[in-house]
Amino acid sequence: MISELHPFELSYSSAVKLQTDLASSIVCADTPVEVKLIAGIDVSVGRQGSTGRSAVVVMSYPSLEIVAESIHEGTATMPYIPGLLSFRELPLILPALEKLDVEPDLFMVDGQGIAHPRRLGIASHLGLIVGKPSIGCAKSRLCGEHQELGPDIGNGCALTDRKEIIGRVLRTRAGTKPIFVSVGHMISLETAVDWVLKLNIGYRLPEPVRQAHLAAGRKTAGVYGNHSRSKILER
DNA sequence: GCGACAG
DNA sequence: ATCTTGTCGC
Repeated sequence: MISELHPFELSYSSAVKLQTDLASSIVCADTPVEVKLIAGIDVSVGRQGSTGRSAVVVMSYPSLEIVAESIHEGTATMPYIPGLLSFRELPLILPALEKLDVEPDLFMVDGQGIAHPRRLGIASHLGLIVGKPSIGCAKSRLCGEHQELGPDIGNGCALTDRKEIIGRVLRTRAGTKPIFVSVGHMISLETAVDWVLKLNIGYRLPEPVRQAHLAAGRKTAGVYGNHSRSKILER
């Protein structure tokens, strides 16, 4: 699934150059595909050490059942540098994708797609590597400007940068900050937004991404979260 | 030079 | 992102 890649441990200038290079290959239009399996991807990295955990959770559509899950724990080599997130997190994500026993039709990543200074956020970078449609679902803004948006679910407004519409600021839950949806690869912004809304089951993040977020943060494999476990130990 | 800055 | 318990609001 993942063939020859470029290195991820690069200097700031080399990484930036690579991004500009790769960005020219991004396809911002729909690719005819029947979507039956959707992957949500997220990474959590400890503050102290640099040990991190990536999680890929695959859900069926439209039944929205978890059909596969892959976790990978490793060390984050690169530091977090705004604009270079993919160089820090993809090395942790790719091993998890390799272990996956199913082939998702669509990837949703916790981070920006083309709503990025060089139009290559982590969702786009990942889409290029796997050669599949991808969507960026970020919880905050990296670049671009936007107006205020309505209070209801589905309300949104354009995210613009350098006279270009690079994404959509979308309200996915009342009374909560909106999320930033952008094209990752091989999909249109309209379709990306449609998917985010179709996968919204009442939480701020679309379900596959929310599940991946939970899986990446879960300290121990199993059904217990940190809350319920601590309660059990108190007894 | 100053402020902004995904996770 | 992470450090962290209870608590206020849709």
